[in-house]
Amino acid sequence: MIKPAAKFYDPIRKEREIREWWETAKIYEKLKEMQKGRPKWTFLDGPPYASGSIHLGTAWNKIIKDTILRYKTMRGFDVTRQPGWDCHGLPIEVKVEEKLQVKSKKEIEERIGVANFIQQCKQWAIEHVKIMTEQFKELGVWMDWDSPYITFKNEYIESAWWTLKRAYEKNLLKRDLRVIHWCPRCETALAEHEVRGEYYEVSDPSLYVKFKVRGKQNEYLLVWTTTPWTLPANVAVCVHPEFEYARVLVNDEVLILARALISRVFLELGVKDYQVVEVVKGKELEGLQYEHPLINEVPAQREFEKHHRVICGELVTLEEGTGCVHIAPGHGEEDFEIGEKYQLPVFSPVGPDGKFTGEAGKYARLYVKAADELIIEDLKKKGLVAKYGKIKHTYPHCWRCRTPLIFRATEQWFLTVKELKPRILELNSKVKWTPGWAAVRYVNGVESVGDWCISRQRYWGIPMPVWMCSSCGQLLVIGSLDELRQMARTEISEDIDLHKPDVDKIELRCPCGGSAKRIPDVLDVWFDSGVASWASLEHPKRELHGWPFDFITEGEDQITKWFYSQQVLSVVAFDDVPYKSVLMHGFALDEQGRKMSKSLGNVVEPQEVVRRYGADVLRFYMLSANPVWEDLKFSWKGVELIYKLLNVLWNVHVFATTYMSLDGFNPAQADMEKINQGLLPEDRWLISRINSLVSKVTKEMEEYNLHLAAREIAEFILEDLSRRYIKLIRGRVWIEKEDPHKLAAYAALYQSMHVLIRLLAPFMPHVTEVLYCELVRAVSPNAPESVHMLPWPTVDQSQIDRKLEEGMSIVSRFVEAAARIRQEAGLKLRWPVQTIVVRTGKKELIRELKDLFQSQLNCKELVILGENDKLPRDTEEFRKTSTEYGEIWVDMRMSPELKAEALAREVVRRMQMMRKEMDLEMEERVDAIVGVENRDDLYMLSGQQEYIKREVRIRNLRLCPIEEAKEKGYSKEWNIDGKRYQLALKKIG
RNA sequence: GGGCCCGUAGCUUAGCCAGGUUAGAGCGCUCGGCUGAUAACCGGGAGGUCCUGGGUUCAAAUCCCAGCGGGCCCA
Repeated sequence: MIKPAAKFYDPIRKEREIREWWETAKIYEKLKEMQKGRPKWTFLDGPPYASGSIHLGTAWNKIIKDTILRYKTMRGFDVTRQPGWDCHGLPIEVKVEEKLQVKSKKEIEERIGVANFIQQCKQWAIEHVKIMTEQFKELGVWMDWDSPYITFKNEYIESAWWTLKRAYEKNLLKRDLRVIHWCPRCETALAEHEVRGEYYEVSDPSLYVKFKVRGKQNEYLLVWTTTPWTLPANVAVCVHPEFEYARVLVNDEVLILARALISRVFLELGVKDYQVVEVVKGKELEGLQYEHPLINEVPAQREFEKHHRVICGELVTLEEGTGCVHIAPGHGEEDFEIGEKYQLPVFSPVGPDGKFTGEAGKYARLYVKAADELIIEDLKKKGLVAKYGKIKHTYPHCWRCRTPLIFRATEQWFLTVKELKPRILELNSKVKWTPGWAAVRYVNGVESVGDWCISRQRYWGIPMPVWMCSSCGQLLVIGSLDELRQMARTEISEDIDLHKPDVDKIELRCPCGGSAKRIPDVLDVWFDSGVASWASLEHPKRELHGWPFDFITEGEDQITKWFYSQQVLSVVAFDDVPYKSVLMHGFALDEQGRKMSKSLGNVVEPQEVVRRYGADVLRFYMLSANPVWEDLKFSWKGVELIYKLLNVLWNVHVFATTYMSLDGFNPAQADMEKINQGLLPEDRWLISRINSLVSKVTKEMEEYNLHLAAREIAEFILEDLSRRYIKLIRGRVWIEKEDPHKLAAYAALYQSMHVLIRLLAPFMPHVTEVLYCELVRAVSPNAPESVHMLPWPTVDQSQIDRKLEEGMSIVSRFVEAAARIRQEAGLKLRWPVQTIVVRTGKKELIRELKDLFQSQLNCKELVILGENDKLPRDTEEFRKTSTEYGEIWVDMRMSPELKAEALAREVVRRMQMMRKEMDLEMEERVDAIVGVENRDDLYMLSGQQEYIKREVRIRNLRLCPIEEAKEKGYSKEWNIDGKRYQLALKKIG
């Protein structure tokens, strides 16, 4: 049986109860069981980094996923829901270093021990995966939390090894000397995608240095740099071959710089008097030799003296500097590239720790940034500094420890992506991107990308499965643990952990008879996540079922990160793409559209929202606020609005269950024939609306327009159900008898609610479960246990009546217009009026709605005219207004009969308030006295006694002058239109 | 510097792709009303350089170009 619902909904408590019930009753497990045998729909979870706690963006990400997965499940698919965790890499290493108070790699190796360090990292990851899992569960996210894929497991590592071996076999793995970003604190190389978005504003030196031209008395190349510490590694100066360069006489010196930059540079240098002596093309300067400004301090430079000259390159711009660019191939990407062209030496006298090596002469052992001042001093002493100041500019930083990065020339391992590019782009056409322009961004990203540096000189990562023979130099790339066992010189224990330092101890047998040692590097973590689509399936050990995946969705920053790394490695491993469709989502920003950051103090924790309003509200808010692919500007007001929506939904539920239980309505045993006969136009309208809603919501879900689907549902709840339908049937359900129309209203309401909770279930999984339990399970114990086991509702086209829907809109428009007239005239809606006339071109559409139209207008007579019909006579005292559907006239005259009815309504309304205050049961009867001050009013009310008794559920009613209304039960004096009334109610028995 | 997206009332936004009513809502403000599901709700009012400037057109929030501001990505 349906029971009256709790008066108020407590989302926090209820949601917890529901989640506990899901666990104890094993609802999720049962659902998975039910799915077996259905068509597969495979989803791959982008593994969040096991950083410790989820933020709003992570929450949004999982909410989007969960909603789509729930929807697809209801659509009848066997959906895969394995979550993933990205566990390797620097962020965790940095956290563990903090915990152990480690400052350098040396300390890890000597004081802590690599084995211990790795163990701590693993422990850290395990703990934080656990914490984050709980946080995701609190959002109502259903995934296989007990069997996630985790990047540090042996099986996962083996998949990565296998992939790297494929790259090697395809000749895509190269070892090369290159200049790359290097973190001097973490002492490791960084890939270009790790530097993306990590440019921050810093203050650096702005130094103008004079490079003395060899063989000239007083001629100098004017060079600008923000990194004086790279000057010891300078080997050339570059000019643009096509730009014009000027020899400018300043005091007794001749300076060479780009002609276009003269005024800007001299303003900076504070030079006012100068004379342009000569103008030449950059090309003509090529080969001009100079004296290295630090030749004495850095004796190693003597070896490169023949290179100390002007070279030409397109990299020179007129945006900044002097047009003469100092080139240090060991410390700049572009410098390195042009250095290759001119066969310049790659001089990089800087160690992994960011300190100068012995090759840097005088500066040896100094940290590079710390050497800046000393270098400038030395230059000043020689009179080579034209100007030294500071400049604010953006400079790349380490994405974990925020140390400014340096460029360093080192030997690293690369995947030669450049060669794969055409194929990557070609295969990308198989992927369906939502929105379409995300694909444009992807293609742009791939086109501009270089080779992928995959080696890292760290500890907590997948060890590169590359061994090198110390005798013949042969590389042995291992693709699995079994292979490793076969090749190893010694026995490998059963429970080996495929991390450093254990794998480093294993030596392999080279075919030459020699012994091979592993190269010490680990893999870039983006390699880890890049193999997720098959590593999560433990391929190649197991078969690839459901690959490529049907669907993935992640934030826009992943376009050149996870989407990119996956597609690259998938082309390497399978010459295919790993998924069929991608939905890109935006970023969670603050209300002003700024990034949430601790320093701005504008961070909103998802837990905070959940604690205040519940997970359903957070979910619905995030899904309805905007399209998934746009950035979400988080607004507390927006959240509160959804909380109100939830409240209205609950109130509808309270209304439904209250009356249905009063009348013992049982939808499972209802007489359908009787119900169909009792259906009124508004009932058919509601059923038409809910079917239209199913159709619209389904269409939007299929296109990932989650926001439009959510908004349609919200509008139905607020407009159609709460504002309109319940208002219309209120009178019907108040009737105290078996009434076919009442039954029909229950049936229509029940049917709509049943459909509504299914549409809403993917968005608000908790409250819909409560509604389902109290509304459906209460009467049909054999129905599926959980709302999430139900199929998605289907549209019954035969129940959609567009003309009826339009007719109702017209009626509403006119009712609103009438209310406007009444308000202007001071006629309360509670007071009936005699006649209302409506003239419209849509007469046909509202003909069958006349009864409900009239009752909403609260008039005795309703005249509906066609467009060309004439107005009846006697409408001089009517007031008129217009709507988009036609005009409406309201009779302003109040007859004594109407006044009596109006008065009766005023009395009834006050007595209803008193009933409420007395906390009476809804159907409970009372005795009542109405004491009236005014004789005329007393007379008028005497004709309304039956109406009053019916509406207030009165057994005995006594009307009398106010002085005779002796206190009886609950009594209260009222003022109605300036006259005193004494109203008294008394409980019976 | 380049690519992509966003910019509409104090706030959150619909409309823009396929140009054509008086730019439509909600929140907030304000005045009035309704209420035995409602902690709700309804009606009136105030509040808009549709980011700016050009262009196309009979007609531009909508299409095109340039710029400004914000976001993401790249350099």
